[in-house]
Amino acid sequence: MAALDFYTAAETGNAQSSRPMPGTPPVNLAWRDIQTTAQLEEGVAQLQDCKVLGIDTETTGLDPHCDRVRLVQVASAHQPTLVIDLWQVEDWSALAALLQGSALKVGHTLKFDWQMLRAAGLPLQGPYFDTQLAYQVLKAGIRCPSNLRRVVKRVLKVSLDKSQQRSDFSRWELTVEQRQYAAWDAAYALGLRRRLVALLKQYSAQWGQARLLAIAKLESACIPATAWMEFNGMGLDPYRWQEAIAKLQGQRQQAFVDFHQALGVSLQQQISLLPELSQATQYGINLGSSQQVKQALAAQGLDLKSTDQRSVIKVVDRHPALPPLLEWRRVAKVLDTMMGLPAHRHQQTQRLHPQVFQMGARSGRFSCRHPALQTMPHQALVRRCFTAAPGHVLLKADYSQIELRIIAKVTRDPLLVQAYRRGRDVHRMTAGLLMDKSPNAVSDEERRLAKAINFGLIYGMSAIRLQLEAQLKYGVILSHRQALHFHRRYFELFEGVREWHRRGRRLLQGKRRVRQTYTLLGRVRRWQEQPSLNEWLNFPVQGTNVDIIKRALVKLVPVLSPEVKLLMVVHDEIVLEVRAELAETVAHQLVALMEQAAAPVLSPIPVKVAVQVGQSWAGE
DNA sequence: TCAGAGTGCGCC
DNA sequence: AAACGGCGCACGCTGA
Repeated sequence: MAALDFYTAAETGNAQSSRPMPGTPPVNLAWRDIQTTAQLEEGVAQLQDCKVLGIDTETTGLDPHCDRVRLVQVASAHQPTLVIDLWQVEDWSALAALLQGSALKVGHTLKFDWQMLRAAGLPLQGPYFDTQLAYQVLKAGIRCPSNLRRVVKRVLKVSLDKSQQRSDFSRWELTVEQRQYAAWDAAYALGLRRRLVALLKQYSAQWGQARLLAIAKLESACIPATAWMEFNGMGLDPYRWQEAIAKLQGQRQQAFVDFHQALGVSLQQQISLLPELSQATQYGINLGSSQQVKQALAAQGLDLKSTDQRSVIKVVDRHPALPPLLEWRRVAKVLDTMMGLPAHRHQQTQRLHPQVFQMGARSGRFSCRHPALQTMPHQALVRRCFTAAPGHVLLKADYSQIELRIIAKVTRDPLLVQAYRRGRDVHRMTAGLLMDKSPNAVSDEERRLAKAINFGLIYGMSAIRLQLEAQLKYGVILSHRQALHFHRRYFELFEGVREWHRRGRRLLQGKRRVRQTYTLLGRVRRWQEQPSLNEWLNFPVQGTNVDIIKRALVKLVPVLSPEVKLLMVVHDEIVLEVRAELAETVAHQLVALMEQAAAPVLSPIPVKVAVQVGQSWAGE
């Protein structure tokens, strides 16, 4: 195949669709094939002074543990994009040096290229600018597709041909179309960055509290953290898993039997008593079917609108079958979650490698799936199945009550601010104030109740929901009157929180439509329709938590290595796996950097980080 | 048979 | 029907 040099848009007949929008610098679509070491060295030499490089890769698949990089594309403002065929070029050292250089690396979904290049022995060095993350920061929680083509279309008003996207990059002879497609992706990332930076600045200038460019940079700096998390994965101990399954199955079976006994029907009588139910009833009522449960309870004179926890718990004393029902649901949920795990074990690493989305939630939080490690049940039986590799320990550090601290900062509530500045136990203090007793005299149950109150009422929870929540999550029984009393008293006492709610209510009821809110660092959440009060209250807090933990991750990046592995981020918690002899050092480092990340944001509210070390995620 | 909305619930 | 926000997952069920 002849070497193809300096293709331009005009020459390939695609000039019309790639015309840039007015006011945008044109995207440099020239490109050249790099097939030999000499060509690579010459091409790289011409990029030496470039401060900004567009980076993209084409690979044989999506799994950095199995698949291989075929092409590396490096775009720049004034040189043709290099389309480097790693299967042809023998000596990659010039490329390695370029990727290790200090130029800004621009790409769309750089997390993926970071992983593939690292696995290929060509690690990327920052700083980074990820055009997908930047676009998501700009969209600020308005959901829309963010793949390269859609973003190019939306931001640059250019239609890219996507026919080559899934073509086979593992065959020996690549077509011109494949290589041009590859080149243009890197080139368009550069074009996108220019336009996105302008848009991010423009938005921030228009809305005083927005700092979107800074947030986009923060997100981009987190890329190695996210990439490492997916790459490292989490260990699952098959024996402990088996033990847990057996135990949970026993518990579920017991609850099943208890439920049917409480209904007063033996399992053999089912068919005649409930003939209208499906044939599955010969094994009893399927407690996983809300329909069947509802019918069975109705047959006993208990009519429920819904059979979810909150509805059931309201009437839990009315029938002895209800506690076993709740127990069955609890255990079955955990069991289902656990049963799904082995399917996600990676063939080569034998570990769980969830997909991690850095801006997965509208608030900017991480989301994670396949499996959803962020939602693993907290009980030790489950968490102890997630274990460190031999000779290693798991290190888990979380911010103590960070959302309440953010609220103290945001609302300037005198009681909250004072309590935190004096290092008091805020839940204990709340309990004391609400129940007119000294903090020392507060019982465990009263403190748990105060916790429910602090976490619920602050975001606008109603008294009736507080009553349910206190029982459901904190095991505290509350009368309706008591719930109303605490609700009223809480807002009498915490005047800063009260004013915060009042301000929100006024703003949302005012003439001007409120469509967005801001975090302390200028992250934005937008809404199509005006948000509810609760949404308006929640985002600045949840979002500031995101700002803080991502600042911590940026500080953590230089610490990460094959010996210090980032495994998971669970909103206010960071989980590492480290060689046992490094545990103490790294634990101190981690706590220090988490504190440093939060302190300037929360000041004058102090920060507290708790760290645990153990063989498993249960911390034991 | 299969996609998809609905129900219910795990985490922070 | 919904009564605090943000997620993902597994299930039973429905309707084409």
